[in-house]
Amino acid sequence: MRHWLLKTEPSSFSFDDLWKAPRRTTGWSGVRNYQARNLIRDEMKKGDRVLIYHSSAEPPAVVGEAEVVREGYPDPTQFDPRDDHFDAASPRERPRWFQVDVKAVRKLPRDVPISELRGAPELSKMALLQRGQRLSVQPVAPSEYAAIVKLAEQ
DNA sequence: GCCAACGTTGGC
DNA sequence: GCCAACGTTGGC
Repeated sequence: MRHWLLKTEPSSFSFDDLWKAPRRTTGWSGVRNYQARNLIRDEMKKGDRVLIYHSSAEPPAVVGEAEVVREGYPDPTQFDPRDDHFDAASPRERPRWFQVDVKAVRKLPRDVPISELRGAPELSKMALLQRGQRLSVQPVAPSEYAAIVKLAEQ
């Protein structure tokens, strides 16, 4: 089982939105970066654990846990001309963008803000904390995942 | 294939 | 709102 971090801007889709969704599950649509796409399409597996991170929030923070409940399949929003993530250049027979289904597991007992992540020595190698790192889908080491959950439980 | 211009991300 | 860093686009 692998571990991941998914970024979302809570002003457009928050962990609470995921929690309130039918079966607490949603298709993680709208990812339009090839590196992230490859992770979604090829690497994320059913049962993998996911940290949900609120970016462009005050403060930016890890706020919840989720799990992958369906592996990569074509993101339907790429074919919807009315959707913000419509991609006219993506052929239906060979879709460019993929999504997984993610199910909320629990809201963390306490949000862990990025300032606190930066202060934890065991997290110093986390992709999220590296300068210029913008990837919205990131692998997380099991030890990092555990350290963040521990911080949230303090 | 290079690379300048442009657009986006996202913390601060 | 600023702006550094990065990804994408498109002319050549």
